[in-house]
Amino acid sequence: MRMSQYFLPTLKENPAEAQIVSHRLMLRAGLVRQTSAGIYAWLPLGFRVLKNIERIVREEQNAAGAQEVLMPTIQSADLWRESGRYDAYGAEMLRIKDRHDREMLFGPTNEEMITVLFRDGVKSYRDLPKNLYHIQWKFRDEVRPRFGVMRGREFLMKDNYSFDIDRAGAIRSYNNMFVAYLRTFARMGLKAIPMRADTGPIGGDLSHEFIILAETGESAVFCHKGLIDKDILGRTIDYAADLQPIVNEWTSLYAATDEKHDKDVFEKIPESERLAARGIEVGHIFNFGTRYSKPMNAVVAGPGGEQITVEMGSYGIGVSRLVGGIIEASHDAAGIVWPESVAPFKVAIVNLKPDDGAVSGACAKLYDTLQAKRVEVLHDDRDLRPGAKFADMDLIGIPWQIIVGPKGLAAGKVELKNRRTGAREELPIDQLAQRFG
RNA sequence: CGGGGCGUAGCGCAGUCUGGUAGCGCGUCUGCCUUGGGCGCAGAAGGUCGUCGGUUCAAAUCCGGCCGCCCCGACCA
Repeated sequence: MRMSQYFLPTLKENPAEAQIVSHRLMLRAGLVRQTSAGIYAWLPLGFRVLKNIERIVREEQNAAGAQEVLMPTIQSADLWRESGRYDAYGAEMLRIKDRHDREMLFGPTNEEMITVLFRDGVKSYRDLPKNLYHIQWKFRDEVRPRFGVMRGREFLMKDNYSFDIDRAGAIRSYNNMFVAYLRTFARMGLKAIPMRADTGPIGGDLSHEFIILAETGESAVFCHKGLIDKDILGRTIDYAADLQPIVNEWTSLYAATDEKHDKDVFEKIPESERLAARGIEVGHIFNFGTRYSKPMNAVVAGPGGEQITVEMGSYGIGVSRLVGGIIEASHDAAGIVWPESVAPFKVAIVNLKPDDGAVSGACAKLYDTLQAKRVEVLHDDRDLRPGAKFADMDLIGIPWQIIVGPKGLAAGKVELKNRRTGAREELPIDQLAQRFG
């Protein structure tokens, strides 16, 4: 993409409404614009990040055996009366009426709808287990939206639902998602720590929140430092095998949010191994047994023809929240520092002198070469002073900056700068393309 | 939902107390200059002062209603 043609409205000053760093940077870097309290429009740069996060989530869900569907945002109130949640859910649910005065709602979650889809489509234990997910916009009419996309009213969430014949199967499904979540967040460059959690209004008895550490996190968290350095990506995962040992490995060390915190247990950890910090919840997994299948009659025929109520679990990842969460975890004084896996572009070419034919020619050639290699590249071909370009480029956080100026070019060289470390190296221009793609 | 605050140009703000020509910085546009970290000079555009009503010769300013947004707390992917 050529920056001179890109819709990328960056801001020099902090908008007054934004208090936390991720919100400020998302507005300043032209990722989003607020349209109402807790509701945001995604601009091209932000949308690319959102899609990258979505892609990683999707790849890991598919690898773990979940199947993607897409359910609507608008649901019928009757569906929720069946589970008994229509009245219970309260003011957080946005209720609307259609032209025929039918009661509808903008879905805050999809347990009811998926249970109906499952119930109508699966009749035998032979068809289990099933795990269905979708990535869809949700609306929860929060009393007080804040922190930009981290606590919006409209948000993009991956939610999925597992159906098993018995509790042992349900726990296998739970463990699969537990490991898939570890991988998903690790691939985004995040240290997400699973913490034992309350199940809240969704119900059930087994639940973990996945929390990333950040100073601006909403909840206080306490854990064993050993969890920070655990690595999941270096391992080969076989989702058909029993993943309980891996789950145990992560859950054997102490980790709790303040609501589940046990001070006595925590203080038995050697002081040098204790970590008390703040965190942002980016995922939450639940096993809730027959909480929905029972009232909604989601049953299958067992081997002896008997009717068995299925065991369910649900699993959520806040996709839009992650954009803010990643920024909270990865920024510096100059702006955002995107991990490569979610960066809107992998490489940026900074043309320091657009009206110099040699410089512009070299930039254009480099751009074409990288494009041909399918490297996502942003070319700053704008007619601006170098300082303004450097400032913008650092602000939007592209991982690699290729800086092309007349002095270096005279010697056949360009500069490659790493956004995260600030490290620069001079390279012959014809060797550059092979560094990428 | 309890408490607090704010709405004036695209962004950040002053002006409101004490009614009388709507202002500053940044950004934008034009020209010149400059070109390795938001450079300089000159000129220009851009605002029914959130909205509705009231008081007044006169309202951004005083009074009332409404709407919107933000912060702290309780609640939440």
